[in-house]
Amino acid sequence: MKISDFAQKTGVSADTVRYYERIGLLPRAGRDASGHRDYGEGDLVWMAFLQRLRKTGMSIRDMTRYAVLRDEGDTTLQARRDMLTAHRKTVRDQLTELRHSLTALDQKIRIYDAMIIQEKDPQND
Amino acid sequence: MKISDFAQKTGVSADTVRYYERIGLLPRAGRDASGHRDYGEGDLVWMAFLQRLRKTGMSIRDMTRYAVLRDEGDTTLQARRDMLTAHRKTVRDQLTELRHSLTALDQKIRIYDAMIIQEKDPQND
DNA sequence: GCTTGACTTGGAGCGCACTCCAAGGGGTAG
DNA sequence: CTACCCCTTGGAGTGCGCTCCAAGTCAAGC
Repeated sequence: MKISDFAQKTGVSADTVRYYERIGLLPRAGRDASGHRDYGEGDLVWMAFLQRLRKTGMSIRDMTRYAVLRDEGDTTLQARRDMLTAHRKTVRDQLTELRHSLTALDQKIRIYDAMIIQEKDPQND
Repeated sequence: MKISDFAQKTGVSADTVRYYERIGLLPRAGRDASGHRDYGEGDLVWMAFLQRLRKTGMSIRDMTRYAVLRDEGDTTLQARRDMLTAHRKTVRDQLTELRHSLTALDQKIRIYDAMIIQEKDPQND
């Protein structure tokens, strides 16, 4: 599939796809007869995984490290698993933090609702 | 309290505190006899709230809008509550997304564990 | 009186993650 | 043959959220 299709299917711009290739997140794509990039299903799977890492707050720099390990093959299985378990901890921490914040927000909105009925202003927040 | 104490208590740099004042997130701080900023408890509470908004992904731009509304007083209570309820939705969405990703990560790590025992490479991720 | 250190201001610089641009090429429709 | 559109490359530009810097002020300690 062409880069435009790949971009559309993964929800990013063609520029971003080329950018990801340039920095080593995506392997250099195969080319068709006229030199255009050609993507397959495997690329979609890999890209989906990359997007999962991004959305969960992994930096491009760390993703590149992971991609390099992947390129190196079987000998890096443990290193990759270690990266993922470390990352999973950050995701768990984000979840904890976010749940905390959600509770705080709920509370604050309740205060606002009460203030709106009372026509008063909350203090310092 | 001095800016250094305020910064230390809130876990940011003094530069960031001044930056937040410059862009209107923090109100212009009162000054002591020698022109140095002087912070009170109310500032700590407000700053803690700002940090909560930041950590939950609100942009500085939107936080500034909220801060402006707050400066305008009681007439903006509804507008502020509306901002917070809209933001709460984004937090809920983040939570959903993050839980999803955590499950996916767990799954992937299990696959890695199995591969490491088998000395095989997972495909495309 | 002099040094030290924390503060002040305005403005420049930085790292990140894209995003856009210019110049050129290839394949297809009319 | 020409127009059009999507592709290519290398490189420049952008917005965000800080972070750092230079030059100057002020109070306290020696």
